[in-house]
Order: sequence, then structure tokens, then C-alpha cells
Amino acid sequence: MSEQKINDALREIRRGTAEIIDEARLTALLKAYFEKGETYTVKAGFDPTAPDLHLGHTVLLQKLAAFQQYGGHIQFLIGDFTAQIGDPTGKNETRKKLLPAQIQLNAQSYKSQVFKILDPQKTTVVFNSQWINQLGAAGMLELTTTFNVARMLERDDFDKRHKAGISISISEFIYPLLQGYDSVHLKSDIEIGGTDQKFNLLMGRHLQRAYEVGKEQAVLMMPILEGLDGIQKMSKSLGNYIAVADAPNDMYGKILSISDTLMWRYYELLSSQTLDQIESLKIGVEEGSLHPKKVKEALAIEITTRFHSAAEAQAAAQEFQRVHAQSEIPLEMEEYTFEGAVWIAKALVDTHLTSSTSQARREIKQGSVKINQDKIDDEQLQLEAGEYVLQIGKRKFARIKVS
RNA sequence: GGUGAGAUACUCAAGUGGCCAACGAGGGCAGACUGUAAAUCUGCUGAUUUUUAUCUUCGAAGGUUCGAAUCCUUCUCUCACCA
Repeated sequence: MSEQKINDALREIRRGTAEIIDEARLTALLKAYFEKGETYTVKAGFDPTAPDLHLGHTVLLQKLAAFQQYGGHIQFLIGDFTAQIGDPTGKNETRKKLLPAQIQLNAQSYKSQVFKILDPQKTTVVFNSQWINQLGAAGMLELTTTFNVARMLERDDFDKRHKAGISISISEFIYPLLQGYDSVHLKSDIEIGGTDQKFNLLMGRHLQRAYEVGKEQAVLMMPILEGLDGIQKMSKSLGNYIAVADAPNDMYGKILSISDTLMWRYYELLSSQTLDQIESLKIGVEEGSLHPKKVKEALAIEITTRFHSAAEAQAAAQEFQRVHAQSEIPLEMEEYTFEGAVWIAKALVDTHLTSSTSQARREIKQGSVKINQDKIDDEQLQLEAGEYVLQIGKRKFARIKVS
């Protein structure tokens, strides 16, 4: 009976993971929950420098939510102290020191977005400056004695940089130690993070042993979600992301734009559908009884509903149908008013459809500008009094009134 | 501290006195096509109602020249090697 439950839970928890370390521990925790009702803690760290979450971040959140269903209590850690150092993973730029007020603001922003996925009853939000500031120089020194340079250099990106003669700051050595120390302080049972965090996550285990916490956290790593292009990781700087705060129409449209292959990846990592349900969708598509676009639409609806509402998701779907399938104009768009006749290029700039009048001229020359759905080719066109819908391409619209 | 190399448009990267608003690639935008904002092909991608023209741009400031991204001087910043 409970055997079956444990196996089902394990299956959902394993879903999409890149790697799990100490699966025996994980199983034991689940067993204790199903048999004795004992809960456990799951830690996940977030960086307060970027308050805008995108779907890539929600891969972790989805996994945390899964844990919440099976007795996990989430330690949602905001790395306000460690943010000052900057994670050496990936890029290496000195970070600006964040003001406490800014961190508070970002934390609030986090909470409002995160609790769309997580159950607040089973989540504790913590800031690591709380205990790291208590460490003091002596505590810090003690922390550094738990590890050595040779092992630190084993870390893949340090190793590469060291061999390539690229500088590594001492503070960057401290970063993994502090992140690991968070696990000591929080006595976490499990920590989850991206695959790029492997070294830091393992440090948690190492330090829990060194500080004799009495347990070593299991580590669960999630893959990095590919962005809209399906190749590079989803990130804000690459512009291939879907933000949690995106408007329903944008969110829906962006999901629909992903490739059919990527769609399955998103299903695995982002959907709340069970593995069995997803499998049956796959079979349907392979047999030809289910159109891939339908499956993609269902995903878009699910995700949009999660961050907005079912009604808004439906509206976005209908809007998409209107604008793209039937080439009609959207229901809502920005409105601007002008006094007196206005030159078309100027109107395009003032409505932010183009960045400059030169750009506007080029767009007109290319035949991508439409007024009230009619293509125009006269760069000199003056708009007389009246109401018009300006359009560039399929996606950019503005309504203007000329008086 | 010493020596050397470099700084070009959103990014990478050509260009070493006029043919340079500056090759090429990526990215972005648009057109065609499509179940899709996918894929593919094509065009555009400094600004300006002087648009086969004008103006501003190649780290910054000066200078040489009829003419400079290209030559000279100073400065700022990055990087590599040595210590």
C-alpha cells in the first residue's frame, strides 16, 4: 500500500531531474513521511539580484511544489549575502552591492510570483545574511579550514579558468563555502538546484559533515531549461525567455512559438500533468490522432492559467486565433491621439511601433506597414482627422485618433 | 613593478590615408510560406520629412592632411607574459 505510494512519489520526483545524489536518503525521507507522517526540509537558493522570474526558474519551483505534495517543507532561501560576491558559475563580473531596501523589494517581488506555484503554508522564506553576518571573522576563518585549494580547483569552471590563466578571485572561493554553510545552518534534508550548481550543492553535504550536523543533504539537480530558441538556456540577457510576469497574450504566444520537439521538454519540466498523461499525449501525436498544435495549445493554456487565470488564458487563446490564424486586429491595443494631420512616419515613431523615422521609412518601403489592414507604400502619407489602426508586421499594433 | 598587445555599430569580427555609415557572422525586424510568433528562403538593420541628399559615429581629447576608423601626441580602460 504505502510501498506503491512511495514509488509513485519517487517517480514524480525523479521526473526531469538531471542527477540525484544519495537517492537512498531521498527514499528514506519519503518512507518516513508515508509511514509515520514525518516531514523534511527542502532547500533552494535564489539570487535577489534579478527579481523577475522566468520559466527557467520555475522548473525548480515546480519540483519544490512536487515535494510539498509528499511531505516536503520548503526553505526558500534568498541569497542576499552571497549576492554581494556573485556566483562564480558562468560569467565573472563583479556585482554591485545591493541596498537592503532593494533586496527587500526584490524579495517581495519574488514572493508574489513564487506563491503562484508554491504552497505558502509549507514554505519558509529565509535570508542568508541573517546567519552569515553572525559568523564574524573567526567563524569565517573556521569555515575556510574545512576545504582546501586543491579540491576547490577540481571544480570544472575553476579548473578551466586556472589552466587558461584567467583570474579567480579569492572571494569566489568563498562563495561555494557560504552556500554550503547555509545548509549547515538550515539543517536541510534535501537541496535542489540547477546542474550548474553541482559543486555548490555538494559543498552543502561536505560542510554538513564537517560541522557534524548529523545528516547530509540529498541533492537533486534539475537541467537548465532551454529558451524559446530551443538551443541556448533560457535567460533574460539572451531575450529567449518567458517571464512569469509576462502578460497573458505574450505568454500564450511565446509558448505557441516553441518547436514541437521543445514542447515535450517543456511538458516534462513545467507541466503539472502526470507522466502518464503526457505519455498518452505523445502516443496520440505519433499515431496522428492528435494534432501537435492542439497539444501545444493545451500547454500554453496550462502555463498561462497558472500565472494568470483560466479566463485570461482562454481570452489569450482566442486573441491569438483572431490575430494570427485569421489575421484580424487584436481587441486591445495602445491608443494615442494626435492634434492635426500627422505624417505617417512620425505617427509610427510616436506610437513606439518603430524606433526612428528612418526605421519607419524602411518598414514602409518593405511593405510591412498597414493602416486599417491595408498595406501602404507612400512614405509621405499624411494622416488626416479620423481614427486609424496602425500595424507593423503581424504583431505590432496601435490605435490612433487624429483630430 | 617590468614588457608587450589591444579598444570598431546589439554581440563577435574585417578594415592600416580617399571606392567607409564601414566586409562577414550571429542576433533583431520585416516579406513569402506555414497548424504556430516553428523550420526554410529573401530583404532590411546610425540618424534626419535635403532621403541617388545631409549630419553624427570606429575608447577620449588634441594634432598632421585637400581628405583619417586608418598617421602623430597625450589620456582612460582592458588583456597577456614576466616578477
